[in-house]
Amino acid sequence: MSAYKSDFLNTLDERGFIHQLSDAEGLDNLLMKETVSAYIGFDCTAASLHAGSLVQIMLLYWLQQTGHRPVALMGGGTSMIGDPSGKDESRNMLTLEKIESNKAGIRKIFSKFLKFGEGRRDAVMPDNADWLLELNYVNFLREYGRNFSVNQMLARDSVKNRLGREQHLSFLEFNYMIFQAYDFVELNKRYNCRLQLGGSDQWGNIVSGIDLGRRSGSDQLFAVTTPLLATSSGAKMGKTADGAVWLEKDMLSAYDYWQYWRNCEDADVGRFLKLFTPLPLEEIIKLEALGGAEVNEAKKILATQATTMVHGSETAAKAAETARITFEEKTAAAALPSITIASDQLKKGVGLLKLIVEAGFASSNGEARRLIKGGAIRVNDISISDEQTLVDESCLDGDGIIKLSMGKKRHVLILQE
RNA sequence: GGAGGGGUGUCCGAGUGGUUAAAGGAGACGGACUGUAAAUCCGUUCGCUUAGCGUACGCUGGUUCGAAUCCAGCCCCCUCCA
Repeated sequence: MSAYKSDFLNTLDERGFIHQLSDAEGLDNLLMKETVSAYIGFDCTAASLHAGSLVQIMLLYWLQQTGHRPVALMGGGTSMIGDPSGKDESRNMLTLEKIESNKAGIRKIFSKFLKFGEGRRDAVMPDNADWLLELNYVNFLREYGRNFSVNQMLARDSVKNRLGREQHLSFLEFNYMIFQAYDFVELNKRYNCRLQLGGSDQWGNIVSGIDLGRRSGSDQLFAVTTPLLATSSGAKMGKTADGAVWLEKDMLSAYDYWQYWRNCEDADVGRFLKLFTPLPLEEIIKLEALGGAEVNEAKKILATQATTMVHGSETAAKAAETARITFEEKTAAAALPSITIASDQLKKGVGLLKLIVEAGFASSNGEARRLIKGGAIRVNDISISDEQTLVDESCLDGDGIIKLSMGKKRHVLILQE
């Protein structure tokens, strides 16, 4: 019944990870025969990864789970050039220290999903700066340059589209595929890497690497790409109003992370359970079958499981409980985010506008005013329409807490200092 | 170096002397409806001490009662040619 022989490809296939793959049969055989090292390249321009990278992370997770070795390649070398596709924003060249600290942050995330170490199947995290930075242009051209066919490079979709629309394409960008191809070959040499995984937009670059490998005498290399992920209504994964859905709790609280998954669209639940949780397929199929309001149960499981992957089961359970108290009992859960106000200030009364800004609901008083006008703001669940309102001690409830809410979903507790 | 096109709010994009804090769209947020969903409808979307004030259409100066809009210089981006 299974399409493949190897656990890895079967898992990927069943869970909807596969978009394209090169030489499926050859790869399948290789995976059956030996422990395969496979890599994915990650940018290290930020101190953490966000939900947009989660598919790739899960790919490495399953790779290791099915008995192979993940190689998480840091794009330290390419980060130093900066992303050329970013419009007219100045390319902020990252300092070496910044890149190093970013790498440390990213490694922390990876270590939640992967086991690092020296063993045969233990993950490694090399940095392409190690070989890209010391490249000598002439030597590189002599050794590898002749293996690149400009004709083929021009035929790649990414290039063809740009040229076809008469858009500018800098030499720097043109070289990205060369670097990425070279990375693959280099990783093959250094780590015996045979497989590159990536998003479907990476297909061209990956295939370039396979070509270069063949021409320069590497082992046969393979490619697997994942479908480009969006929500059912077409939004990009991992982005919300407040920015990216970070996988680091200092950048996005576990509660908010849980909420992100809890609030996914109905149509996405099954797909997301398969992609982002390790739950067995049979269980997912059962959850998928839930209809109507019952999908909410599936969403809760998705949220808790996905949060567990990143923040651990205890933290995830706490986030789930906080959500339950807040939304199902509609009371103030102690674990909600909070701010503190000095008690003498509270005695005098604090302007509501200020509190709204302080709670992070608005970035300016003007925005806070608009929220009040729109009826979004509640203090202790009582809707407030007067922007001059002062919040003082009389608002404290029995536990000495004031609950400030914006909209139906966002709550912050105000505590007395 | 030459010729041409362009730089407007979070993004796309209209506006070519005054009723322009700047059409329209997207996105986002809020409200209604629901199930903490989607779709739909309504509202909001520079800041402030908000019947007002301040700042804002690449930068700097100028013309004018009045400039995103006209003029000069500069910077940047793109296309074609050398």
